[in-house]
Amino acid sequence: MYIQRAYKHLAILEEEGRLLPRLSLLANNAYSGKEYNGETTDGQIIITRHMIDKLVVRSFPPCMKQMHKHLRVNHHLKYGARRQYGLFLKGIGLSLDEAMAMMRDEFTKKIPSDKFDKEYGYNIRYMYGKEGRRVPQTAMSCAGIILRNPPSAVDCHGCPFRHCETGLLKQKLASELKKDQVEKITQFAENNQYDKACTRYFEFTHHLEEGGLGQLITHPNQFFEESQKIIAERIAAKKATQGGAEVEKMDTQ
RNA sequence: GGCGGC
DNA sequence: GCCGCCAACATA
Ligand code: SF4
Repeated sequence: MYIQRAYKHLAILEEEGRLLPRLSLLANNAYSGKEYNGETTDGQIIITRHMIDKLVVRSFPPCMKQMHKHLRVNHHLKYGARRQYGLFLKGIGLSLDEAMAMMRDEFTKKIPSDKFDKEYGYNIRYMYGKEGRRVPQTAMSCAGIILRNPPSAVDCHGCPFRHCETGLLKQKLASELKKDQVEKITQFAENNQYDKACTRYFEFTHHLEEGGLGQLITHPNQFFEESQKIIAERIAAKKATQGGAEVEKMDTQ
């Protein structure tokens, strides 16, 4: 029964990791049809739009969680978010087709599909380098997100640590963190140390010690990559000890 | 969103 | 009203 328990935890963990399909099962030919212009690390697994909702929970930074939620709730994203979130998704490996489908599935709940591709199709293809100059766009860094194109009152893009009133920020963080953790983070935010605020957020949500990440978060995609790396490591550790007594004690959250 | 074309 | 084109930059 220890073993059974271990397998259950493992299953949950794997759902959060994107390395679900065995690498060995995906020969290089699995990538046919897709194009990688250097920014996508090799060896990574293809991400589909159906995996996003799971990945958001553990591996997306606050800014992206914000926009993803808005997308699911309002079935729409304003220009700024479409770009910031769209490029981030592209950065984590979501293909053009998947991104296009994901947005259409959602937007199309409020507008006719023909209006969708007339209104948003071009820009999405453009981000993937399929229009105009045909150069794939790269995601914005925290600095870029914080410095340029500030969100207006109705926008949902930007950086929560920088663009949310501390009241709202605390409220948002409260749903996934302890009170004292929320305080520490908002303290950094109020002190305009957004990178530290985000790094602490990462450490707390990944159950690391403060400073345990060993680096500052300066890019949303870095946040994602580091998160996936940790989850992968824990899956590996789990497999190595599964069946053993250690498994029971291990907190995989 | 901005710029541009009719 | 119809349409095209652009911006970015962590990173082992
Ligand atoms: S710090 Fe960078 S990653 Fe963290 S929320 Fe703000 S923008 Fe997103």
